[in-house]
Amino acid sequence: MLTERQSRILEFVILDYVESAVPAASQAIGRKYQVGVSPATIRNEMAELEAQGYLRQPHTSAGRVPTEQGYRFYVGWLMQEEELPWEMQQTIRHQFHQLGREQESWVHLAASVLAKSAQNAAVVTKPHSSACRIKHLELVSLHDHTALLVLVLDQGRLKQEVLPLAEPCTQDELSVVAGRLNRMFAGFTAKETAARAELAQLEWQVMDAVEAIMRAVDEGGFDEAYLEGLRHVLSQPEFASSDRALGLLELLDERNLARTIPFRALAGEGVTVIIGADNPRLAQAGEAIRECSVIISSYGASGGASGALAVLGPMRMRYSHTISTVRYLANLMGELLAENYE
Amino acid sequence: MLTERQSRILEFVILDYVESAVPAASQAIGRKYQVGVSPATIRNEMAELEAQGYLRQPHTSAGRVPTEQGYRFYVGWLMQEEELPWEMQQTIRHQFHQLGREQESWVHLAASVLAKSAQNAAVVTKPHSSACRIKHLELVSLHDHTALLVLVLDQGRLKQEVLPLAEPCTQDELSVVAGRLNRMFAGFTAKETAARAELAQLEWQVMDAVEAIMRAVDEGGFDEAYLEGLRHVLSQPEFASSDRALGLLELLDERNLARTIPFRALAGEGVTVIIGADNPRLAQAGEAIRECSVIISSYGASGGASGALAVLGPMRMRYSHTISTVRYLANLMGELLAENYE
DNA sequence: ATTAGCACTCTACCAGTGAGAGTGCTAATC
DNA sequence: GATTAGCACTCTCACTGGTAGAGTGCTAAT
Repeated sequence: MLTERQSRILEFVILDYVESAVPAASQAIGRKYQVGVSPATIRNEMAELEAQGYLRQPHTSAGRVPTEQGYRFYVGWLMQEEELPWEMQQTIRHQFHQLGREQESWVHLAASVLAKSAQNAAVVTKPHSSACRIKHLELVSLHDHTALLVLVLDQGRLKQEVLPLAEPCTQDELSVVAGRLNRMFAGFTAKETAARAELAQLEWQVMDAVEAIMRAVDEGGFDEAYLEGLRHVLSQPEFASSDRALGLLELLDERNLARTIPFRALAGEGVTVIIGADNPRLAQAGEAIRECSVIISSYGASGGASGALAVLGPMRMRYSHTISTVRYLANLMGELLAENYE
Repeated sequence: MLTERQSRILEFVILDYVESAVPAASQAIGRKYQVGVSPATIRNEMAELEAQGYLRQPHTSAGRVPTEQGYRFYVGWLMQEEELPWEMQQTIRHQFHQLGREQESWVHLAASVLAKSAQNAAVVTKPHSSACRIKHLELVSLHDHTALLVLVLDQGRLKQEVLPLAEPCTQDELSVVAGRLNRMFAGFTAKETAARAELAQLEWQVMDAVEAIMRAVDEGGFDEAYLEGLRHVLSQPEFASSDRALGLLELLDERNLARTIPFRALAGEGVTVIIGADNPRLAQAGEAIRECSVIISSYGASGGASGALAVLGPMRMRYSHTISTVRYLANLMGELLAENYE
């Protein structure tokens, strides 16, 4: 157990180290914060904190650096979450309202805002509902033997695919087919489209494509994630040596993104903080990455569409500020989603 | 002017340096390639090449490194372009055909293939036609006061926007409106939609949105570019020091991408090679970036939609291989575009 | 329980050194 | 006149001590 004073000193060490990236020395802590005791006493307490695993020394005659356990205790017990300043909130809200209403652009903006505010890498996924439904489909003639299938799903998602046609078709013929299919299948999920006894050959082909697209959407969901602000992370002193930087880069490359950030592990509401080797995926990866933390939250309705927001940075990050930014953005995205797509 | 032998030696130096990233020494060149003269003679020729500006020495007692001028001469006169190996071509083609027919996925795949083959960063833009035309539009009711506008443009591009409605509308009413607008405006460019004398209020509102979207597409085109393979560039020894790496990262961050790669400077057909400070944009930027080259090509029909492919890497790159990969992919993308979107 | 004082340790930085790589020059050779 | 062997010269790189400074741990005094 930690005494009151030990907790305070731990907090000071973390605050100091997060800011300066240099091991915190007893004297500096004493001068900078109002501890009310001499450096020698602080040293004794630090030695105790080290014995209990909250701090460690990079080498014998250096200051102290927080351990994973230290950060966890801080985030769990010491840190007080600040709310995002009012003007900041307004600025962000304003940016979203100025934007068009395409989901894609929201996701981009969210990533950009998050990266800038947290000064770290941000990852945002598109919203994703577990079993999507057909809202509307449309067939557009491109030329004689080719049609464009446009599929509108719930939550305003849009998919397209080019269909080669066995027989030449006019736009009018295609419109008739689309109308018929709309009446039959509106509101259906991928599974439900399987029942299609009395369909003509062309209609059958269209529904095959529709089903394939919907299945892909249902399964893929989280794979489409946007990353921004890598440069912030890589400019941290933790990644000054280029092999570490490369390790991180590889982990975050397009394909690996969704595997690195454990979107699926999200437990419902609220913000989850994953510190260092907590992350099962990170633990397996190169050592360089173990020094990272991830702040992650889902957004959107639990019933309807939902996505995820995450910030990835070195373990030495401004947890309080980052957490409140993630929380605010998650709420905002949820609101926007509800407003615009019911 | 360069003698025959000097040209050969220049080529050897470049080949050696591109491969090893270490300044080329006279003895090593003599041993590795069949020059047929002694190291001393090679040294003399190298001194001459240096005097003429094709080579330089990092320091007095080091081997030679090609200058920008050296690379340019090589690319322009010495290099013989190899064709991409047959199996490679087939592998790539196969990957494209296995894919769905969404443009977006093509662009991603092209970037991925390019990055991997060139072992450098690849940038690919979506196809873009200078004045897009309305192919079809559709209105989908989301709920009472909200409709989703789906706009199909030529070349199979798809745009969406949520419209708030002044009056509640049913899907049927919206379909009527959409049908009317389709008959009136199909095939129109953004400019041509301005003539809309006898439209109802709702129709007017829809066309306002349509026009805005089309203008955005017409202007924005090249801004949507995908980047992949950054890690390859950053793992080159040129970027071992992390400040250089950061400089590059900043230049390639989402927003700057289109400004860094001079897509617009493309002169019609063929592959353009921009070496070092040739690039007006790069020349302005941090010095680290001046050591980069860009291989770039447009793809697609000159009349219809076209996009661009680019590879960015250190000046020390395998020009021959990279150029042929870019050329092949540009042709392939053009073919695919023509096949699927007329 | 706290603190002043001091010896101790470790890093970061600097200068110096020697080996090795590669050149430029000179004089000899083809 | 072009080529080449030989050699002195230069510069980097890696390693070695040596020193200053920061910060600790311990002991003894308060």
